[in-house]
Amino acid sequence: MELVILPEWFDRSAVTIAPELIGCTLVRQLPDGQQLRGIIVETEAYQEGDPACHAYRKQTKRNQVMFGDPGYVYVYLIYGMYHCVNVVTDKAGAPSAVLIRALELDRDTLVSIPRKPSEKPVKVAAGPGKLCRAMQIDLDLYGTKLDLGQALWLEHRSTDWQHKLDGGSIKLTQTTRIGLTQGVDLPWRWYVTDCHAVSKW
DNA sequence: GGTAGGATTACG
DNA sequence: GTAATCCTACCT
Repeated sequence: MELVILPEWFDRSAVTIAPELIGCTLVRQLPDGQQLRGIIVETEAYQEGDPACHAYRKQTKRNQVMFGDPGYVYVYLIYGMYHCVNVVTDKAGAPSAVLIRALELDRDTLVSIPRKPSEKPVKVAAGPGKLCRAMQIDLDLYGTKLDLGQALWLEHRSTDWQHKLDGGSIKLTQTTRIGLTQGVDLPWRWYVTDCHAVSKW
């Protein structure tokens, strides 16, 4: 299998893809060529018929990328100060996305990220806002294609990680989503069980 | 044209 | 508990 995840892989429902993205690697390539890498440990799915989905009502300038082809980046500003990054899923006309909520940062990436001395390294990318700050993701990446050589792309699970999942030493937990006022009962959040890098419990 | 509130986080 | 901070949706 190709290492880099191709756009066609995202042409499925968000609820199918969200748990499959756990264990995959998010790669951020900066303009200077430096790469920041982290393994996804927490995701949430948002799709049609879901009142919490930003595309639930109608197409707007903000959510329009969700209405388009899969495999593109949906970034939005929340609470005026934080960014959240999503992967657009499913075919054009079926607006949906997977929110990436937490990463286990690659060791080299970790040392390259500026942070307060008091801040525990593992908490740097725990939470969608902090994750975007650590990976330097902002609205400039809105509508970017997820592909090798772009600002952002995804890579499949390593065989080692997959074996750990198959063998039961890594487990996934499925539960309800966080921070919502609508659609609170939909169990569309997944994370690595007992992972210390997951945002909230 | 005005405004309430949000897929968050940090700090008291 | 609540401030920070801004874009969007949803009024009028």
